[in-house]
Amino acid sequence: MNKKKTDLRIVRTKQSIRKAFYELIQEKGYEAITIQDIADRAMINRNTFYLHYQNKPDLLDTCMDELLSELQQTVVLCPFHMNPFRLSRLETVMQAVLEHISGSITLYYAMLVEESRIYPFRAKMEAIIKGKLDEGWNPAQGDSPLAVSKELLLEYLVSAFMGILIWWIKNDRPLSAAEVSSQFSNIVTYGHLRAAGIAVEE
Amino acid sequence: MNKKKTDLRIVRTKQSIRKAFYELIQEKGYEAITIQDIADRAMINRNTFYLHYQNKPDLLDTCMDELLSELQQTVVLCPFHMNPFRLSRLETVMQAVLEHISGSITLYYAMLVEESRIYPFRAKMEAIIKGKLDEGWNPAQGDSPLAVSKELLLEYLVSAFMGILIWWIKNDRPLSAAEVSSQFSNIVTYGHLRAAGIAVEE
DNA sequence: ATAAATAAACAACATCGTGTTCATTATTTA
DNA sequence: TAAATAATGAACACGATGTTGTTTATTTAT
Repeated sequence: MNKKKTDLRIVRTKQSIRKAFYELIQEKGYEAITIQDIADRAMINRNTFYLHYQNKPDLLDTCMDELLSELQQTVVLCPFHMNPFRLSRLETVMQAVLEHISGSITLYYAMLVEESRIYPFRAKMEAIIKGKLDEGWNPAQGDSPLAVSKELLLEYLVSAFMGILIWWIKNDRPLSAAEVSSQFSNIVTYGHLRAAGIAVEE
Repeated sequence: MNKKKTDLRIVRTKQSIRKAFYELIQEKGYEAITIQDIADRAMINRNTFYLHYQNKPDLLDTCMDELLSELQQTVVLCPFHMNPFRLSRLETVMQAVLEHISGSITLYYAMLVEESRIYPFRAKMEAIIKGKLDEGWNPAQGDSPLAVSKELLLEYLVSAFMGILIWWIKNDRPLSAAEVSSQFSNIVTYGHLRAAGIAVEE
């Protein structure tokens, strides 16, 4: 029952390090940041940095986890029971994600667009989305001539999902979250031809 | 009409640098490579490297362009006139790409999977695919209720395309190029529900 | 074949960022 | 108020980068 009393100094220092780091990522990109940059911005000694993080990648990992756990929360809260492959459900998730991202848009921009050297971030996001889409999966009943593997389909959906998302960020959100989500759903569900308004012969 | 006689030494040196670089990328990943590594492997003086390339990113750029111009060739040769959104055409392109990649699979693996810090590569590949898909585009006639923006649809297709492609590489090509391409086409064209064998109500 | 041109090698150097060590100072907790 | 410990500051070794000369080897042109 001993509440771990973390030294206030530690909390303060860690906070200012992360704050500085987030700012710098958005300003100059991850690669260009030096530990000294972070120390300067956080107004601490460079040495102090090493008291709390192993190195730059370590800090990045921690920050990514922090950021993504918020996204995870957002996604978890989405109503998405039963069959997740129905139109409205997919649409709901995408919309929730897009709106959440809007809250930290420049940071997500830096993480996903500008500096995609920050590879693990995209991968981790995909894992989150994938986990959601995987809920309540129902395999094809019987053998449809078109039946595809579950893995491939999941990958397909997640990739398209992330692609649209990044496109949306990159282009400064040209459509509303609702519009994007709706169009995405339409293509996914009805196929690209019908979605584009082209008649499709059976 | 003066054939530029490039000094043989230059050709030799450049070749061995690139060869060394390709090998090292596959062995330890781009980030971990030092100029000295390249010089050692290419059996040249470290200084000589700087006689031909500015720095590591410069070398990477050159090599990427080299590699991607081959891909470009492959894609250009694909029969893909008229409306590119018909099933078989899309399938054809994907299959051609997958087969081409198979020829340098470990290198593509390093470029796209292992070390996705090499961001521009994926982006450039996407641009190539996108360019191909963009050929002979016909916008929706009339206003279908589902009509989506061309840009969004292109982004959707390219993202799903690249996602499947990377998935395929990452998982050590679990299906044949033909099977993957066919399944991809089915999902794209008929929507994920019907492709997965789930009845879709209109 | 030989001389001029130039690529490559070799050594040296300044620069920068990293990560560590250690003694000292400041702050917090008990 | 004392003990614990976080933060500072200086110093250091290390490794990689990119540059500058000088010397050697190879190639091209005469």
